[in-house]
Amino acid sequence: MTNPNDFENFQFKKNDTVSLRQFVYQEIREAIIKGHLEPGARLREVEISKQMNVSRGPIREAIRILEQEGLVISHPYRETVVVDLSEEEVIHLLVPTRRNFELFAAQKAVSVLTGEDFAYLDSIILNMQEASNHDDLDRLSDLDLKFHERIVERCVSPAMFRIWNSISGKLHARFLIQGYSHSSLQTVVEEHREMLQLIRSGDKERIEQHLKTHIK
Amino acid sequence: MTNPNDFENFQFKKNDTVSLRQFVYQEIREAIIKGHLEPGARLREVEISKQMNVSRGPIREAIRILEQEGLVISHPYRETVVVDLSEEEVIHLLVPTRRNFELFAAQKAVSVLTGEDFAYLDSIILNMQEASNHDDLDRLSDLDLKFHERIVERCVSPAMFRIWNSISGKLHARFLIQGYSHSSLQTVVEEHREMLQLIRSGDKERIEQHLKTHIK
DNA sequence: TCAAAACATATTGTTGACAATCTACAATCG
DNA sequence: CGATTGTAGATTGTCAACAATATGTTTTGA
Repeated sequence: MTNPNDFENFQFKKNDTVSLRQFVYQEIREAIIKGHLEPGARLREVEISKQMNVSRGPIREAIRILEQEGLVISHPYRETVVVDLSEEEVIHLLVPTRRNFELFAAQKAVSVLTGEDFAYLDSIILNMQEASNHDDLDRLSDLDLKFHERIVERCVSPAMFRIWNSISGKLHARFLIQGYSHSSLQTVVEEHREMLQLIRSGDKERIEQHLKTHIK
Repeated sequence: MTNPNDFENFQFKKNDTVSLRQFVYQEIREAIIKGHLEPGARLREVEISKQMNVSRGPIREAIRILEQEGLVISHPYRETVVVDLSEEEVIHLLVPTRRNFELFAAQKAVSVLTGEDFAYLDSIILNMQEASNHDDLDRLSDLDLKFHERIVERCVSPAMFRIWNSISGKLHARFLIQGYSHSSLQTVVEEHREMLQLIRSGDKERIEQHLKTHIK
């Protein structure tokens, strides 16, 4: 910083402060998805209000989002609790639906992903490899989510992204609680590596095939 | 009502008064789905507040639900508008996803629907026939929605029902604006009649076939 | 004793006032 | 002029007080 010209390039940090309801929503959602709030756990507005030092307004708005997202259910004038999903619905509804989205997104990805996107996805795969080496299931699961999140977010409208998010969130919560049934973590890493390779190659046919065989 | 015994059977109407946010949510949603609010239309909280004579609190909560549902999009401190969906997403995402749900629901329906449900569905089909005879597209479309709504609601968890609702709502809005592309309204009625018949018969194989051929 | 009514408490639902932010436009300064 | 800075109005975000409702407990009365 001795050269005065360096000041030309100086930039202030972008203000990432979001609305309180966004903050509250993210906090509660993460707690549910990471299993800190288990199915059946009760959410009390005033309790959250005190803990987060936020009035009930934003908290109620966040709860409405979570409810529509299907992570939480409210009983009027009584209580709101974290939902529990049936095995059957997870397998026969959530999984196929999620695959629809990822198939659609992966095919679009061929023409919409930029170099920046690929760099990001590459770095995720590197991290996945490391997580796999350390048998770090939590981290691998988190990276898996981020990988698909990036692709879907870039290839789909905000409205559709919300739906994908609500589906993948529920699946994520489920698998973290139950534990992966994968034969090996290494397989997960490999599958993602192949997927990304296929998108780069632009072969939409093989993308479809790949997604249909690796049902997870 | 001359016979005193008739009073034995008297029942007061169930209090359907729901929360204000529910009311506001339903009103806005219907306006969007029925095309009274077109894509791009702006939703102003104070304006709605005055029109409905409700404070902004419940209105904001309703908007959060609609946003998560994907019917509306909010730009912080700026505005919230009715969303517009791309043709591509409707065809390649919404339609297949909706079919997933209805396939799952129809198969479960075989073992969960009661006589009361069938009576309700029968009556819908009767009304559909009438709407078809009168070329009443709006009404037919409405009945179509109610038909599937009943089946899905009975066969799926509340959390999943919300997702189905958000998908079918968007499709409904879309088709009402664009107009049906069906060759004939009568076909729609017939397809629903057959579907119901198949559920009654309990033949899950043919249910799957039927849904896969009638893609609409 | 026991069923029904009254009450107490906890919690969610609603409201109106105030704060923060965005946009567009006017004022300022080179 | 042209670009930047200030200002005004509209709109959304947040808050704290109050209202309504559900549930469990106590009281009442036959």
